[in-house]
Amino acid sequence: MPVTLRDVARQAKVSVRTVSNVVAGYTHVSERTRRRVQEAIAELDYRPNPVARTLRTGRTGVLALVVPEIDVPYFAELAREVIEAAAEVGYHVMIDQTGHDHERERRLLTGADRTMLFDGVLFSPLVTPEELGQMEPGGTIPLVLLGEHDFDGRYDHVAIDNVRAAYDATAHLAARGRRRIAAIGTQPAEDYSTPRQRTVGWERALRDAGQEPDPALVRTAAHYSRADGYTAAADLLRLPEPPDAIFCYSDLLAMGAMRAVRDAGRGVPDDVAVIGIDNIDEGRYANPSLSTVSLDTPFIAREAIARITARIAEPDAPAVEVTAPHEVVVRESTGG
Amino acid sequence: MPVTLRDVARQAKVSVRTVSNVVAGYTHVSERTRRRVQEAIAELDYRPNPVARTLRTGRTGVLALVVPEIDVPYFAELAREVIEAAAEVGYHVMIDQTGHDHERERRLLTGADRTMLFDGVLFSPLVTPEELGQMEPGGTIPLVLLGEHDFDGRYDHVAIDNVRAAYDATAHLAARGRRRIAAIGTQPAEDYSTPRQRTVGWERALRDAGQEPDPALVRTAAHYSRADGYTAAADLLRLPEPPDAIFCYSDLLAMGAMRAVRDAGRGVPDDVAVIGIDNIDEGRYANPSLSTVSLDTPFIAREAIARITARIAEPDAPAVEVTAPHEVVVRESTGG
DNA sequence: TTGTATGCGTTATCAA
DNA sequence: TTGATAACGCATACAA
Repeated sequence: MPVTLRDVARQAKVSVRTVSNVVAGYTHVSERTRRRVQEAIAELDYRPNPVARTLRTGRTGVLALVVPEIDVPYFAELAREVIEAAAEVGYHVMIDQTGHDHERERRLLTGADRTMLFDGVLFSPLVTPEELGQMEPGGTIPLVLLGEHDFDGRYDHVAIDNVRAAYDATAHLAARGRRRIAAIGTQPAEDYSTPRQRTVGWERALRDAGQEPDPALVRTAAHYSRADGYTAAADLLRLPEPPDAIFCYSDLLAMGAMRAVRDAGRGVPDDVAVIGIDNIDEGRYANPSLSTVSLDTPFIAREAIARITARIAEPDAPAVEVTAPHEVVVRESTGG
Repeated sequence: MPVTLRDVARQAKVSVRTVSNVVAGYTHVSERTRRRVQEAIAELDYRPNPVARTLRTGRTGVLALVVPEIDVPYFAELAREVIEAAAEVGYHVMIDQTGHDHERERRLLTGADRTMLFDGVLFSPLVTPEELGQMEPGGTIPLVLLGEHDFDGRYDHVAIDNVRAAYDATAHLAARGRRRIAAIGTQPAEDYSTPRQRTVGWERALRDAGQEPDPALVRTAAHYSRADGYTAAADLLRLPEPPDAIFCYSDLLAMGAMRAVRDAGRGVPDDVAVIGIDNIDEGRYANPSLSTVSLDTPFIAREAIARITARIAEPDAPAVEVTAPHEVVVRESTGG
């Protein structure tokens, strides 16, 4: 038996219209009326029904954050920041996991599932921008992309300079005198753009350092997990000429890789240097501590919320792209 | 201009009632009518508006998962499982972080913020059950508690046997011959029950092993973070008679503690054995790998969803308490 | 089996 | 400044 506007109106002997005005903080209400209404609200413990409000206004106050897996530390840390930043501007956040499922990603994006359930979507995609472009994101729900870069400018976009980040990580290894620098994190299928860009950065840095990228030193990783990093690194170490350094496309891969190096009876960084990307807290406390490229998650979260609120306010404004800063964080795993 | 039931009805030349029946999968619809309606739906790309449906039915299809911090690996892993289990029964999950803020915890629980926004709440509380009892959880929103144990039976409850888990961890250290077993994870204020219970388990295990719990070997940790574990362990190691083993109330604390041991120039497990609770993936790959108590997150998630759906279906059924199984996982940090 | 009409609780339009 | 009332889109009681 919820208390409604009507109940409050009856109690305060005014119309629902007036109560609504008071609740909304509307200015044109006489002081006396306002007080009477507020007393009635308090007395009845009235709480506005957000669902009814949404039906009427078309706004839910909820944003969706779509990530592959919430328990990947990078995404968890990002989610935390996003939820906090959203709360500051009055939004709640619903988290959806795509779980590496293209079809699910498509459904979430087109909103086939949940029309009108959220006011905007923050989308950290696995698929290529091209594929995304074919998806015809649902109707016109405000959308901000996170993490991808080489996009055609149709959507708002908080980007990471993946090529540059990978370049910097690899260059750091080369500067430390490493000569056989492996890469872990390409994808089995060539349809993800983040790993492709990171591979480009790796290649460029090597060439700029006068080294030729060796395809035998590249390993795929389907899920950017510790387990995949372990497997890939273990494989690399069985080579006749094993690498003396490994650039991992994520810190999680790097954690697995470091473990594999130890299990192979070699040392990090003496035998094999390791560096990742993401700067997750785990790496700071690892043994040895993990060198990495820090991606400024707070910036990404803040900017994502700024973009989506702007987009919601002005659906037809031109798309904006911002790039999050990054920096190499040197720790023990590269002899730091 | 969204497509509504009425539009579909007009297109299919039937009433809205019939369209609604078809959408709901209602059986008493003639095959011919159904086909006509379905064609109209496809043609117009009709999508039911969940908000309107909610206003009408009073159900949102959304559950809230309330945790202290989503980027604590244990909660992230739990969230992942909860989201998946919820999806299987048609629920979406909204995550709220209380961030160690009692007031915020209270507000979320009483639903002062968001009446009617979700059908149920899965609540992993920091506060004591007693305090929770005084909170008068909002109206009668279905509520399932996660992780607490010594409750008065008013709420559904997926419990962890904290005393037993702590006992088992400590007993394992004692069985390995450790004689000065420290504990990290008590709280500055005595108002959280999980740490209190774990302290009880630690004490009991020591006494059963013929050792006297030494208060000088107990350290508080405000946030169960790596940083707090580090600080506490570093402090313990400066004692004139430092511990030869540390039981941490969470794996995250343990990760910090292990780092502190190394930074103090000592070794894990030779000088100091370390064990945690949670069995987060991070511990498996750590160096040394972390012994821990595994809490069966999938069980907790599955059971939480089962409890909340049952509660939603039958609000007045007696409260149910189930206890999640746990087991000690022995790895390198306690001598393998 | 299907159509008509009402109401969920709110905001917004139009008058007064 | 405030009141009466029509939507928002759906589900369902009641009729047919």
